[in-house]
Amino acid sequence: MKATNLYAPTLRETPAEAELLSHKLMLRAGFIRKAAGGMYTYLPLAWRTMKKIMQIIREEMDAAGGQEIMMPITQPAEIWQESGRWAVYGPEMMRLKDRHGREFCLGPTHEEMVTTLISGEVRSYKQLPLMLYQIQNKYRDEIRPRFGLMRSREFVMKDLYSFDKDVDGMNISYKKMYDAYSNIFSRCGLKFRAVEADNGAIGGGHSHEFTVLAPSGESSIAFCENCDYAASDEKAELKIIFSEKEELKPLEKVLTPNCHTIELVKNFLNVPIEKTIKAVAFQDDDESLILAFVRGDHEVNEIKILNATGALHLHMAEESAINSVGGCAGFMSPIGLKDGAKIVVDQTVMEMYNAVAGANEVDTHFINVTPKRDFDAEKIIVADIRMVQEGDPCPHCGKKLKMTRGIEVGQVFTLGNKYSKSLNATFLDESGKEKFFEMGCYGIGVGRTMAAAIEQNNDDDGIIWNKNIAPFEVVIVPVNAKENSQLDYAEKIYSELKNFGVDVLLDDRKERAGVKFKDCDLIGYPIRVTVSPKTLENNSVEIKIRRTGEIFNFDREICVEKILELLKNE
RNA sequence: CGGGUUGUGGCUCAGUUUGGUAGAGCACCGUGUUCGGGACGCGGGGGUCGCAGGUUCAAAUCCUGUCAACCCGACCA
Repeated sequence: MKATNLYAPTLRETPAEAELLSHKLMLRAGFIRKAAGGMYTYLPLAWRTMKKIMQIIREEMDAAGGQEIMMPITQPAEIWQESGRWAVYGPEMMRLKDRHGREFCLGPTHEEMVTTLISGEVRSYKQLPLMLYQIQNKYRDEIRPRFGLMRSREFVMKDLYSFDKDVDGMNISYKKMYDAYSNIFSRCGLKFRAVEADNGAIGGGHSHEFTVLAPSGESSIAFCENCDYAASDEKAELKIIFSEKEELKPLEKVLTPNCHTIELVKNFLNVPIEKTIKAVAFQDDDESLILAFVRGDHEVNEIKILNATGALHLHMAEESAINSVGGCAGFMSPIGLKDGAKIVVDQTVMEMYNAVAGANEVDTHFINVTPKRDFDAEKIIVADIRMVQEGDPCPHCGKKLKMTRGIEVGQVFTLGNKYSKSLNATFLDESGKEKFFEMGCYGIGVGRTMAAAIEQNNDDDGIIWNKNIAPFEVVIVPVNAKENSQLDYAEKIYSELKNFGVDVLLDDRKERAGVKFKDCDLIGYPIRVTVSPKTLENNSVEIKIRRTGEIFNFDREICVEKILELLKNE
């Protein structure tokens, strides 16, 4: 392709709307433009990269046994009502009505669609396993779209659904997808980790998130350098921390005026933070009260609370709800509360001795609290409900965990029969018995993968693409395209490279050299070939590697061969 | 939805405090010089100052309302 025929409006200055580096670079390099909050147009450069990512995904999905289909974006309400998610999904689902007043939604995901599709048509275990996938737009009316393509309301996603006759089969499909995902992100040139993840509201068995490592990432992961354990911060399991045993002292009430935070209590009573118990009050969707207790220096993990209590969504509790069970915000403990709240205590708290906790009265705390003695075991749920912290012991090998940030670009789930059951999708097994399909679902955010690649590979001058997903692998720049001799020389190299199947751009714009060089660096083509009066004179070309800045000069005769060779390493 | 910030040519922003004929740089068009790291000169086009009301002789500027975007929290590929 020739640059005079390429719509790539680069910007000298960064539009004020962008905060995240990848977002800024995509705007500046002429990859995307915003249409509305969380809605973007992919310009030719972005779309070329996305098509390459999608092609890699297709190849790996097909190799794993997937078959591509295309389902409607617009989905009837009925199937969502049948699965029960029409009510559950909430305002995040884009809903609309047709002219007859019938209700539809723009698909945020397609479990209902695909399950309904095969339900009744796939009747025999002999037709299984089956893996169907599609790559298309998804709609989620995010509360707050931000970071460009990282969190948008309309986004391109690959979603594959697996159907198996039993759990063993499902686990095999899961493993195939896990491996395919590893291949995909490796081929995209990304540094990533597959981390154990929580299944969230979707339910089911196990799950991994594929997380591209980047400090700007929104998700936090814990990993072990000693063994291969890695998990999202929400999922990371934690063992009990046993405090040193002490002689039990009698429970005692003390005044702690205005000490409504752990920090204030700790300083006022002059005790180490590890000897304090922190309370956090939540309410579920049905407004039922959930009180969580963790050690003062620990953070509450809301996902673990959901799992421990069976709650659906948590929000911070109203003070009135806290008061209704005899609690007092800022001074809470399980001791002496009225019935009416679910009380969840972190397992580590149960191993504390002579600690400080609220007394459920204003400006008052208990000292010498020993949960095993003082908490009513009948009324509390003891569980692992704390958030992992750097330095916590690895649940597999016990060595210290490290934390890092990342961008979640894909997730694999087993669903079990959650959807086949709710949508009544069955088949006959070997013994002629009717069974529900064992399902899995597997998503990849295509735009987010592109954004993550930029987030991970850039410098002060712009983007640095891996050749497998670069909009073009090679750019040829005649420094002065007004000189026909340079342009002719460049065109010859251009067609030779094209004949070798190289995805090459000829920057034939009649711009000054500096402008073109800046654009090349900004857009981030892996290899730049420069043609100038000097190279013409020597019958050579100059090659610059974007990632390293290395410059090579090759004779004209061997330059194509050399470019092919260099390209292999990018 | 709560908290914060901002809306002025395509982009970045000044002007708003103290009302008085709408500005700069970049980009764009023409032209000449220049030509390997975002050139320079000359000439030019382009803005109902987010929108709607109000106050005033007069509103980008003051008041009321409203919309949108961005940032911080709960969601997720």
